[in-house]
Amino acid sequence: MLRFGLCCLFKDETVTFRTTTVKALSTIPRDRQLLKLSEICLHNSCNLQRALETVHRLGIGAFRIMSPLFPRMTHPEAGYSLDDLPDGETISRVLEKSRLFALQQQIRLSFHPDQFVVLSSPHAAVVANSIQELEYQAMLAESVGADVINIHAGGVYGDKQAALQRFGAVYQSLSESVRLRLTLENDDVSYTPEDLLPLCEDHNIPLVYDVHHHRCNPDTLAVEEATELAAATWQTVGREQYCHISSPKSGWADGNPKPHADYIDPLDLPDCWLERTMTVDIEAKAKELAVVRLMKELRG
DNA sequence: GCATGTCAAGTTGTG
DNA sequence: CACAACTTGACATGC
Repeated sequence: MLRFGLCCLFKDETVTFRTTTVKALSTIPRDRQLLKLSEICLHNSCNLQRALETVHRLGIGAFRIMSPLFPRMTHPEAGYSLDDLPDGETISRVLEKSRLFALQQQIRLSFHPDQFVVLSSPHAAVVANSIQELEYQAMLAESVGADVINIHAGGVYGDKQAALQRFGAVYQSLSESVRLRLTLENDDVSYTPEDLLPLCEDHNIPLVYDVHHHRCNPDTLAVEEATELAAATWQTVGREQYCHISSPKSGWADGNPKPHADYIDPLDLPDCWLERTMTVDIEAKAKELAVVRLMKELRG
């Protein structure tokens, strides 16, 4: 069975997530900062719970949680821990409620740290910040029961193999909480499935296969082959395969196919996926409307 | 009220 | 060399 996933946000539903900036925080004293952050984190925790209830109602089987659920938590100046927040205990209870709900309703949860998390960087400070961010997301993942923290391999710096080597070395140094969840995804600029598979196999890192990125940044593998080889990296660790799909905003014919369309063209969904058991995140601008429409089209 | 510029972080590719 | 694209809104500011 295919299980479809929604990424982070809703279009028509009333679920919202708040944030704040370091700049805004820097104008108020620490106690008011923590009060403000507490309100935002509580709001976001409650809306995570509402998000899970909503995807369950819509028949959606997976949800990607936005990285800044607790905004600026790892920032060197503005950073904080839940213990620092007036509503810290309430927030923890809400997260636990969400964990149980997701478990009960079998909603698979994931995280996707953004482009600033780069384990292959030659700059020690960049790697250190990336690790800190991964530790933060692993802490969150643990409290809500998310099994995937998915990242890209990062930059090339003129030598792909050297960069992948650095990635491997840093990977070995990560905490178990991060390593149990970390996955690698092929991107649309630098690293193809073929580039990543050896690294994945060496370290037992599951490969999240993004077929849209593969079509924008191809290698010698056909979609069917890449799907199979990626599936094997999940079988090794005894977990359900994870894939991503999107459709190009302005078609495949001309211009740049990378920007995402509002909805998924069912023709872009590989035929060889249909009979498989896996999670497929829908990366489409119309958010839950796109997931619901695709599921309806496949049934009809 | 509403419009608009801004927001922690990295890397690549384009103009 | 500067800047947009990744992905994307929500916030803060200013009219």
